[in-house]
Amino acid sequence: MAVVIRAVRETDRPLYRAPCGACATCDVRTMAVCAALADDEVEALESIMTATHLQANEMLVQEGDPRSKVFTLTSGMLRLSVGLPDGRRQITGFLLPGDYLGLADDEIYTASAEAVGAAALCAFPVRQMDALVERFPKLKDRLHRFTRAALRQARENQLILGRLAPVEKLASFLVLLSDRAVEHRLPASPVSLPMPRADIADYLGLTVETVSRSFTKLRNQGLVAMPDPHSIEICDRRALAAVAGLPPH
Amino acid sequence: MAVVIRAVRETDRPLYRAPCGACATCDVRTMAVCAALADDEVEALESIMTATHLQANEMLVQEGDPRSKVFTLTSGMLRLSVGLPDGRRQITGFLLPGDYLGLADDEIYTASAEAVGAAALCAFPVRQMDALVERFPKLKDRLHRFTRAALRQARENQLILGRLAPVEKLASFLVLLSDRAVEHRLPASPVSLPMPRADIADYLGLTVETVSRSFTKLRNQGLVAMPDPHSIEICDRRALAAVAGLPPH
DNA sequence: CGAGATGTTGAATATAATCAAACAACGTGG
DNA sequence: CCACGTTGTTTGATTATATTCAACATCTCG
Repeated sequence: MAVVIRAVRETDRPLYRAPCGACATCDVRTMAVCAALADDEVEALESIMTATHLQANEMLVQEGDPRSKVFTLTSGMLRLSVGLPDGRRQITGFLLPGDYLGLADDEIYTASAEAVGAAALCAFPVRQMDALVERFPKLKDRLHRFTRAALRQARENQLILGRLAPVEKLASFLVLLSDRAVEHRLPASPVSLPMPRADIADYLGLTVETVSRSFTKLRNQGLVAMPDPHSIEICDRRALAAVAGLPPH
Repeated sequence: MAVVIRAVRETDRPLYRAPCGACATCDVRTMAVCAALADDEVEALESIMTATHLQANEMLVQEGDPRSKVFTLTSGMLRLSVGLPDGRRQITGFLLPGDYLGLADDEIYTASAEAVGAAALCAFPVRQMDALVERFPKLKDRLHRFTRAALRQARENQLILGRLAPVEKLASFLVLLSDRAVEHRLPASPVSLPMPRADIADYLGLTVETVSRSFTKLRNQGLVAMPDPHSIEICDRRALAAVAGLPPH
């Protein structure tokens, strides 16, 4: 009988545990904000966390809505975007597993977030998260560090949007994604592009046609190969970085 | 005699006091990061502070240099910029009195900062500043708040750079400067443009010629008047905001 | 298998960059 | 004080290039 009781408890817990198991065994445990906490401290985070799943193109938060929750993405990809009244859209960034959603905002979300494909994340009510942040200074420091990194990235993006030609923009995007893949212990090539061309266009300030033509140019120059539109092999990473106008790194 | 001694002390102090007098009487006391501290607490900040002055176009920090100091601008204007190897430049923002320089960076400066005209600022060694930030949690919180605001601004800039037409870019720039002037208790119009056209171009991702032509268009549409190139009267703020593709606010 | 969504390519058009020149403002030195 | 060169701004003509409009190809999925 005791065994049965234990089993019930086990099956109840998944409602409030991380998508890939408890935080302790989570894929992004070492890179997300929760890495600031020791294993016994994450339990506090876990206790206010709700695991959430999104379908492709499902909207998670909408620009202008009150900021009621913050999130850590555990799998999949999110696009962050801001829009104009006439429908024009700028994607300000793509979130990968381990990234935090809610760094920039105070009272209301200033950007929308949608899932590119299926995605999973941990949701935290802001009030309870704020309390935890006060309780664990390391957590606050790590959030601040993430915010600074996001600010540097946003400024880098200003350079890309304001001063790079279309092929240069695309090259810099591919190098960025490749570098991020490496941070996630994935191969630098081929790089996976789960988002449609329209998203890349709205991220780089171009039209879909120009994005497509820029891919073709990079392919014709032998810098990349495209087994399919959503998978890009980087043939010459150094030359690609040079096209992007970036130091070889 | 006592009078003479007091006079000597008075003339010695300026070496280590804020440009406009002690912190307690500083112009930006209420808006800069130091507003987080009570009057008796700012003394700690004052004690590690060095007043600095810059001439027009003098470089304060250079992209890539080790981040040894952080600053609060007390008068004048700074331009923040990032550059490409071939000389192309993107200005990521203009700093006004009360703004903090050093929000985004960790070990090294990721952007250069130069004075637009003559400028004055408070300089703080990072090591000592870090210690004060730990000592005064309110100071850390205010810095974090500033960083979040800078991130929101940088994302707004991505929209402007990626999706607005030249006249729209310029209109949004003028509205931004006007709003910031109001925050500084200055009139919303005329707005002062101390920077050259080349800076505006590098901020908006345009050429100087296109900036100039866009000014002419706004003038011909009766939205602004230009008594001289560095002073812009906003004739129809609502229409200007509409051109910028922004909500009327 | 067909229909819609997504991606690529082609031709045209619009538009910002480039090249060039005129003009104004300013400080310097004769 | 004025001529002069310098710098910054504006305007004009031309060119390069990304967008637009259009067609076609490819892929997905009922």
